[in-house]
Parts: sequence; structure tokens; C-alpha cells
Amino acid sequence: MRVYNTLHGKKEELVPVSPGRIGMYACGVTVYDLCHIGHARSAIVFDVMRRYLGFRGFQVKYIRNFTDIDDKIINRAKKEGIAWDEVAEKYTREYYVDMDRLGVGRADREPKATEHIAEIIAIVKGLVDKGFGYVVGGDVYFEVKRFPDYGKLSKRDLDEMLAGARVEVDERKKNPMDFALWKASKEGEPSWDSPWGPGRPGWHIECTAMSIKHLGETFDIHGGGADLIFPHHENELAQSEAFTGKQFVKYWLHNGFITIDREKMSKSLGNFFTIREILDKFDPEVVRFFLLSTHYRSPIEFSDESLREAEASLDRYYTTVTRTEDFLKEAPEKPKPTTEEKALEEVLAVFMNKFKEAMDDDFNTALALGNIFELIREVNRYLDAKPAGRKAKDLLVTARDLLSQSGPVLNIFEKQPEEWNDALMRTKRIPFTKEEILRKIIQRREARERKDWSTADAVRKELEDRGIILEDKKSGTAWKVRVSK
RNA sequence: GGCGGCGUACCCAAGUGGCUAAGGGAGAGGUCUGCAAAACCUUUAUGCAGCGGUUCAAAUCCGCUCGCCGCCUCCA
Repeated sequence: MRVYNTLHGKKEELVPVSPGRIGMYACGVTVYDLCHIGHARSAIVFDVMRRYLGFRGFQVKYIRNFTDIDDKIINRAKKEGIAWDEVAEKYTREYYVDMDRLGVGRADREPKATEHIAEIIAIVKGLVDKGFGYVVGGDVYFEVKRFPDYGKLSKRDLDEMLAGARVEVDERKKNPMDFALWKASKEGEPSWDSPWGPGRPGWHIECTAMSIKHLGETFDIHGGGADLIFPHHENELAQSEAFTGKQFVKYWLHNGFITIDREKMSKSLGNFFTIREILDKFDPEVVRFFLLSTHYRSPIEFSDESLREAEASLDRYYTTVTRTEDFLKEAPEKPKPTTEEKALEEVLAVFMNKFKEAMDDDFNTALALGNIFELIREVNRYLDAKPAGRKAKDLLVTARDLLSQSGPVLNIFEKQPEEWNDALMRTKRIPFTKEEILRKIIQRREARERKDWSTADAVRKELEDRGIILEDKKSGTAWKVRVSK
């Protein structure tokens, strides 16, 4: 397997610290507000990586943290007029509501900063003792000049950064780029006792403390959004390696942003959509598919149109599943070989390897989805050829099995076609119940039996105007929610 | 200003040295159908922003130009 390592700016063979095991840490969220679709992307991307590594046979230990104490939380608490820890609890709950809906699995551990104050203090103390940290009043800063490798992750030169620094110079710091390991608390702010007086952790130190505690001093994968590369991960790397004297992380992985009108989606620009706003209009699986149809490092332009395309793709998938199931239920036994048989056999033979090759290459989910739809097309071609017999059934069972092996890795394609249709009924707000639709289908059937085509067509039209499409099959008339347009 | 990235068909999007440049969406035509839908077939890039270079061979490597974006401050 190869992964793109931000540290070296290139794809590298994934060689774990301990053979067969992967320790993986992803930066979660600061729980001070609802999550937007950008948070969803990061969560989903690392969720898929974790799933695929497991699929590949690694024993994965996955840690994803919550930042439950920082300035934004304190400010939010003032704004909402509730305690800071209530803010954190509230938005942690909301995080789970959204992420559960999106099919983002729980990490093996989901540590919180406030639960690791003792560890944090120990590390800050260690850094001070080693001469990397210095105390000013009740604050403790990390002295970047003492860490010669500072800048190696984000490819920045300390002197150049100072020259173009837009940060306000804090006179108490030895160097403007020095960052807080521990912050003295102001009156009325949350605080914990420490050797430097009452205070709270700096932003970066919690990840050092929690990752080292749960994964050891050197671990395999550390991930997060690309905007965390600097300063968060750069600082985290510096203080961790300064503290342990060892390499902190082997592979740094970063996901790209979601854009709106080609601009980064962000809180400050105000151009964001919350996850629940989107889930009001689209099924979670659509969102997941949409986010996985582009490589994780590339930017994704967010739009309703793209989500509709993702929805249409999923519908194509489930339509084919239905066709396959229908065939397996009622296929005639007398064998009827077709010329399409060979083509399907060939695609089936190489499918899983192609899927793995795609995912092995830096988690290329977009290519993997392409492989899946290649198989879908071949299955449809085969079914169109009207095959029959044992062999035909075996081939289609194989196809179904292959698809159901790849689905769990991406955590999509896992519904029954009926569930997919139900989901569309909800998100498209179809103004009929299933019973009403069935009644109309019976009405139409009676008209058709009389060859009263105008009545039959009127029923079709009435349903179609409200988003329901009828499909006349040998076994009767089926219906489905229309997705395209 | 420094660093990094991107520019592939009407749209989205894989592909980073060598088979016919994946896949999805939209459009057009066709097969099937009472009519449809779905599915399938055909069609939409002798060309991958432009120019030049390296090479037997480049969308893919190098240089320059144009356009767009990100990070350098909190940010997934």
C-alpha cells in the first residue's frame, strides 16, 4: 500500500511500526458548534481509511479526539449563557447525531482534552525541564528555535515566517512563533491546577498527550484537514519529538477542502452548509458517495447538482441490484449460454484486484467507485442478454458477493433496494403513501386490461408529476422514486 | 512576498512515461415497450490550459506563460 505523506510530499510504501498493526490518530473537532460538510468530509475520509486498513488485514487502533476546552468554547458559552462544559457536551452530542447518520464509525478511543489534564501537565513539565518550554507568568510557551526541525512538516522556514509574520507580537514571547503549551486562566474561566498556577492546555498539546498515551511515542498515521498542517500539526510534531526525542508520526495524511464557488468553505467566510441542512434534502448515503467520488486530497466543489449526480449514481447501483435479485428469484433452469457471459466472467475475475489496487494507491476511492460501476454495467449487459440456468445464477451470485464485499469498506451500497427507495420517498417528500401508489397501479392495470390506454397513461402521468415512475415488467408493474433532473 | 496545489469532453472525475485517455451525470440517435421507465448500443477529447524542450515514446518529466485555489491568523 502506498500513502501520500505530507511530511515528505510524496507517496510512500506504508510500512507500519509493528508489522500487521496500524496506530492511527485523526484530529476530530472542537465541540463549539454544529458540524458542517467539511467536517463530514474529514470524518468520512478517515473512517474509510480505517475500514480499508482493516479490510486489508491490519489490526487497526483508531483514535479520534474531541477538543472540549478552548477559546471558542468559552466564547460560545458566554454567547449561549451556559457553562463551557455544557457547550462541549451539547455539541459532542450533536456531533454524534450527524456522524452516526453519515455512517461514520466510532473510533476505538475518542479521548477528550479535559480527561487528559494530568498527562498534558506531565508533558509540559517535561518540555520545560528539557529546556524546550519556558514559563512567563502563568503561561508556558514552546520555544521553536530550540527545535531545529521546526517547519519540516509544513515546509516553512522559521526566519521567513518571521519576516512575513502577520501575527501580533507578544512581548512576553522570546520569539513570535513560539506557541502556548499551557495558558493561565483569566478570572471566571475554566482552569486546572498546575505547577504554573491555574490554567488550561494550549491547543496543540492535547493531541500530543492523547496520541502518545493511546498509541505510543511513535505511531503510524496522523490525519486531519489540510488546514491543520500549519500551525497545529507542525507544533504538535515539534513538541512531541522534543519531548520524546523520537520520531512522532511516520505518515501524515491530510484531506482537501470543500469549496463553494471555488472558495474554501469556512466558518469565517460564512459560506458553509451544516450536515443536517444537507441531510434534510439528501440521504446520508448520497453525501457519502459524493464525498468519496473525488480523491481525498483534492478539493471538492459543493453543489446541489453534484449531490443529485451522486444520487443518480446510487440509484443506478440499486436498480441493478434489483434486476439481479429479480433474476435470481425467477430465472429459468434450462441453461442458455450467452455471448456476454465471457465478458462478465472477465470483469468478475479482475474486479477485486482492481478494487484493491485502487484503494492501495493512497485510498483512491474515486477509481474504486469507477471499478464498481464497470462491474455494474457488465452485469446489466449480461442481464439484457436474457441468460438462464445454473451458470448464469452462479455468475450473478458472484457479482453480488463481490459488490457486497466492497460496500462495507466505503460504507455505501449497503441498503436493500427497498430501503433506498424508502430513503428517496423521505428526502424527495413524495406526497403519496405506498398504499396510494399501489392503488393507482391497480387502477391502471384494470385500464390496461381494457386497453383503455388514455386512462392508463393518465395514471402514469399523475404519479410521474409527483416523482413516481412506473415500470411495467413481466411480473407486474413496479414503481420507484425518480431521481434525475 | 514565501511555500504548496490545481487546470482532462457540455458538467463532475480517474489516469502522473508506452495497450482503444476509467467511471458517473446531462444531451442526441437507436434497440426494447401499447406508451413509458429501466437497461443496453451508438454518439460527445487524434487530444489532456498555452508555448517550447527531454525521450524511440508525455496528459504524465523539465522550463516558461496564462488562469484558478489553498496555507502563511482560528479553521476539517
